[in-house]
Amino acid sequence: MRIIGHLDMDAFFAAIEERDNPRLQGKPLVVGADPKGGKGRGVVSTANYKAREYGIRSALPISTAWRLSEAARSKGLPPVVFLGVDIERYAEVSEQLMAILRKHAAHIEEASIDEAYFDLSFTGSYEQATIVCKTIKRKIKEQTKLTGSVGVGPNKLIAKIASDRQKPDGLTVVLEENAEIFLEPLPIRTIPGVGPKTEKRFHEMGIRTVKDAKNLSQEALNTMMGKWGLELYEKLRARDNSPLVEQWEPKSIGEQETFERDTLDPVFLRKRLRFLSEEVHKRFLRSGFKGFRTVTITVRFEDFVTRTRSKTLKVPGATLKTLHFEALKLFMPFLDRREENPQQKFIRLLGVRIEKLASNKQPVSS
DNA sequence: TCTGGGGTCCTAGGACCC
DNA sequence: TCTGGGGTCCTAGGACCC
Repeated sequence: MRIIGHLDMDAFFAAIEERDNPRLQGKPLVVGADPKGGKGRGVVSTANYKAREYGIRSALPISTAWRLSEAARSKGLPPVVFLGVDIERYAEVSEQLMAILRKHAAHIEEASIDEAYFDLSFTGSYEQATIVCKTIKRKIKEQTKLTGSVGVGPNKLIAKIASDRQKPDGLTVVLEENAEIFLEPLPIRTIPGVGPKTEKRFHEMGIRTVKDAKNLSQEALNTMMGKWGLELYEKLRARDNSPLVEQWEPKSIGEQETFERDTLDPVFLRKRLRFLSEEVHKRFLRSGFKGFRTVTITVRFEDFVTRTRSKTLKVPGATLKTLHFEALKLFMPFLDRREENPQQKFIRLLGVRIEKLASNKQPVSS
């Protein structure tokens, strides 16, 4: 019998900040981009539960969060405290969490900085698995002073959805024989992989819940969304045999930057492209990979239209010179009125990414 | 409201080869 | 003169996740 657990930490970034700074306790808190008095361009990474009462959520524009905070303040409520993201500190806490999981489960998959799947099949029963999960939650609380929510089910899909049912500090166990019924009343969007676009298409068809979607045949789902439709057909029925992925290698390394103001200043843009190339190259060197074959640049215009251009080299490259040269060649036509940007739209974001990473020592061009 | 930054995976057309 | 099918690679874009 397969039994899988999923740990999802509660308001992770915000919870760490609150833990480490007693003055923040009880206050609405947002970790994310600098709001700059309402003019900031980023988004909210994490809002604590108090800030969520103001309508602030992950991925909300930070300017909107600022506005919501101001609105609350005008009603006499405490204003939101805004903090920047300190990803290195959170990564340290993440390592502590993963270490705890590793002690109590046979295999674990680190799904993100604050999420992990763990295999509890060895316990032999849901009763025993539940006991292990309670132990894990207790150890996490003791050792990190943080809480997480745990889901348990017959596969990754059910465990993940279950972990989100009771938050914060929840434990939701879904037995294999109950899994299909458990999913049926849930909104279609609950299924991982169904995002805003797919949700909208379903809504237009009058489909809102998993149960509604089960009326669609394999054929219909396949026609609607290709290969993914067939996977979805299985997921709607609580079936998922995807394995835990314990080890994986990155497939690409990239950096991108949204500017404070949109620009077409060629000197500035070339400087930022150079900077991004350098940052990507530093990470490439640290990664241990020996070469890269594809260089991709991303250009986002003021109207949010986003273009990518890429070049795959015959022979892997490895130097900053190669990376920067290829990136610049791809970018130049965007500065030229006649080519990629005839209307001379201002540029909002620039990105550089390398792919087709080579780990062995193949011939490398300089 | 005005939309980050790090990624992954899939699709589709065209080039090219057999 | 008009005509295949399959496979792989490259490129660009799109949807999605945390």
